[in-house]
Amino acid sequence: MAQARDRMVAGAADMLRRRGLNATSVRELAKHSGAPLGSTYHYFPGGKTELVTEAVRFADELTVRHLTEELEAGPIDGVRAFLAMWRAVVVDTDFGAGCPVLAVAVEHQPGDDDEPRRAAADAFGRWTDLLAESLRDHGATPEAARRTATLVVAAVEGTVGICRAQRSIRPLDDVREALELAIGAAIGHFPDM
Amino acid sequence: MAQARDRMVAGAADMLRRRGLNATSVRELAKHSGAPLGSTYHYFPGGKTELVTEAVRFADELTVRHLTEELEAGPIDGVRAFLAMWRAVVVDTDFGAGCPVLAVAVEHQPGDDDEPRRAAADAFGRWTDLLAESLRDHGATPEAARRTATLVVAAVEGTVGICRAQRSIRPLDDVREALELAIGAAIGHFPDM
DNA sequence: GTCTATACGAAGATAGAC
DNA sequence: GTCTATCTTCGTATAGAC
Repeated sequence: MAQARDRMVAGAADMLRRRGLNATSVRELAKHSGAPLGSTYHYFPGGKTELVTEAVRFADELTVRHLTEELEAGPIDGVRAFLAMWRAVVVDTDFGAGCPVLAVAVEHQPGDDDEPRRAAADAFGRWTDLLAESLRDHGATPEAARRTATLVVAAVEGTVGICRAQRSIRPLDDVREALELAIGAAIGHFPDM
Repeated sequence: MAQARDRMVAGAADMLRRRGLNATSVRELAKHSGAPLGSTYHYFPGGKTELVTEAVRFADELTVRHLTEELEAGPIDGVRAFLAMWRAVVVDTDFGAGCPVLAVAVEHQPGDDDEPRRAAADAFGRWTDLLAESLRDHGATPEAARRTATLVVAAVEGTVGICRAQRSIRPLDDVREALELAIGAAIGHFPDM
C-alpha cells in the first residue's frame, strides 16, 4: 500500500510542524496514521531519519508548488499570497503549528544524521531561488533579488515562530507590510538596492 | 551554592540553542554543569519547566543588555551590531547553535506548560520594543517603527535557522544589507512607511 | 542540604509469529 | 508481507542514605 506510506509522510510533516523534530515519535505517528509500528520500518528501512527527510521534502514540494503558482502574478502579489498561506497555517491551528523545515533546522545537532538538515537546506534554497527569480524578472538586480528573497523567507520563518510564542497574528501582518515595501524598493524605487 | 544554580541556567540556555527544547535533558545538563542529578530538583523544584523558563529569561536579559548598549549609536548601527552578535553565535559554534528562544517557540505544543512559551513571547516583545523605540527616536512614525522592528527580529531569527540548515553565513550577510535599507527607509526616505 | 540509587514510562529499533 | 511482542536505552522525577 503506497497510500499508507504517503499518509505516514504527510502525518510526519504535520507532527513536525506542530511538535518539532524530537517530540515526533515513530510510535505516535504510526498510531496517528492507523498503521502498526512495525510497518514504519517496512516502509522506511532508514527509520526515523528517512521518514523525517521525506516529510521535509514533502513540505518543500507543497510549498514550491504554491509559491510557483502565486508568483505568476508577480513578486508583490506572490509574496502576499505566500504570507497568507503561512497566516492560515498559524491561525487555523490556533497557533499550534509552524514550519516543519525550520523545526528540523533548529533541532539539528552535529552528531545527528545529515539528510534531514540537508533537505531543510535545499527547501530554503529552493524557496529563495523562486522568489529571487521573480524579483529579477520584474526589474531587480541579481544582488537585490537575492537579498530581498532571502529576507522574505527568513522573515516569514521567524515571524511564524514569534506569532506562535505570542499567540498573536499581529507580527505576521506587520511583517507583510514591511516586506511589501522592501520588495517595492527592490524592483522599482531603488533598482540599485 | 548560587554559583551552581547559575551555571545550570547558563548551561541550559546553551543546550537549548544547540539542541532545542526536547533534546535538552536534565540528566546531561547536570553532568555538563558538574552537578548531581538530584541537585537539579533541589535548585529547581519545578523541574525542567522551571529550568527552561529561567534559561529563556537569562538569554533574554543578555540580549536586552547588548541591544540596549548597541542602540545608543542609533538604529542602523544598533541593528548592525545586533546582527554581528548573532553572526558570531552561529560562526563561533560552526553552525551548531542558534537562538534558544526560537527553539522554545518552535517546540512548544498546546498540552505543555505555558511558562517557557510565555517567557519566549516576552523576550521577542522586549527586543521588538527596544528596536521600535530607537526607530521612533530617530524619526520613524510609531507604525513604521513597530513594523520595522518586528521585521528585524523576525528576520534575524529566521536567518539564523536558515544559516544553520545551509551551513552558510551568507543568508545572514544578505539579510543585514536588506535590513539596513529597510531601516533607512523607515527613519528617513519614507517617513510615512 | 547533597547526592546516590532507583522507579517508571516512552523512545528507537528489531525478531519472529502469522 | 503484516504486525505483535520485546530489547535496550534514555527520559523525568523521587526516595532516602549520608
